[in-house]
Amino acid sequence: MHITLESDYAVRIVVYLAQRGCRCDANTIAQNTGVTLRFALKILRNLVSGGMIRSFKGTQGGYELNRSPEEITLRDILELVEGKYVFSRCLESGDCTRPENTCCKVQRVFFDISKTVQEKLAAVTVADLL
Amino acid sequence: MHITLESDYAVRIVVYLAQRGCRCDANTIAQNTGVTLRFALKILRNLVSGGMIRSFKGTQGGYELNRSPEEITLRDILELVEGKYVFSRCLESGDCTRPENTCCKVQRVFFDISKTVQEKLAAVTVADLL
DNA sequence: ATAATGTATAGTAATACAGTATAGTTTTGA
DNA sequence: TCAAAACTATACTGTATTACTATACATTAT
Repeated sequence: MHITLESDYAVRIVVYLAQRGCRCDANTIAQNTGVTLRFALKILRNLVSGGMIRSFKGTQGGYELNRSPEEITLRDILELVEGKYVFSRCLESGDCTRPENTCCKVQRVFFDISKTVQEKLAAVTVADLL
Repeated sequence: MHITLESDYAVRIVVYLAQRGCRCDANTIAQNTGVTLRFALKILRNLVSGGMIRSFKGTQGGYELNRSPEEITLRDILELVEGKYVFSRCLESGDCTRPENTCCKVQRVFFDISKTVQEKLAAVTVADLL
C-alpha cells in the first residue's frame, strides 16, 4: 500500500548527490543517507542502469547526477525503482494505463487517483527539495 | 504500492450488498463477486466487526448493510480493511498523521499525496457506484 | 603493481498477502 | 426436539515481495 523503503532511499541518495554537486563514492553516500553500504550499492546500480546517475570506476571513482536537479522529478526516481504508480492493479484486464479500459466505476476512481499521484510526483523536482 | 486484493474484494462485496438491498448469504455473495467462499467469509467477518455490515445466524441468516449506501464511502471500506492510506510511512517519526510532524520537504510532498488520496476516496459513496 | 573504487550475480531472512482448514455455535422451521 | 442452514473463531500454509547480504570479479588512478 505504501511505496517501498528502496524508493525512499533512492530519493535521499539522489537529493544528496544534488546537494553535494560533485562526484561522491558509495561509502560517503551510504554514510550520509543512513543506508547500509551494500544496499546503497544495489540502489546506485539501479539508478545508473536507469540513466539517472553515472558512475566512474577506480580510485577517485564514484557517482554523479546525469541531469541537473531541475530536470529530475520525484516521479522519475520512483518510476525507475518500482515502475509506474498504480493505486489498484486492474482485476479484469491486464492493462490499466488507458482510462477507456476501465471496466467499472470503482476502477475509474482508482485510475483517477493513480493519475493524480503521478502528477503530484511529477510536479516536484530534486531542485525543489534542496 | 497498490491497495490489496482484499480491499478490492471488500468494495465489490459492499457494492453487491447495496445493489441487492436485502439480506444475502455468504455463498450467494461469493458467487456473485467472484471471490472464493472461504476468503469471502474472512472479509465478511472483517466488515461485520468493523460495523459496516451486520450478520444474522441460522437458516435465513446472512449479511446486510448497516448503513445506507449514501453513507458509506470508499475510504470507509479501505480504511476498515487496511488502515488509513499513507503513500509513504514516515522514516523518522512513527506517526505520519500530523503534517507538522513531517521532517523534510519530501515527507511533506508524500503527506500531501496521502491526504489527496484519502479525500478522493472519501468523495465517492457506494451509492455513486451503483 | 596495487589499492581503491565500481559490477554482476546470486543468496537469504523477515514480512505481508492471499487463501485454506478445522472445529465449532446459533437459529429456524419441520 | 433436532437437524440443516447459516455464521464464528482461531490458526495454519504457500507464495511473493521486501530489504538486505555475500562472493567473486573488473576497472582505473597513481
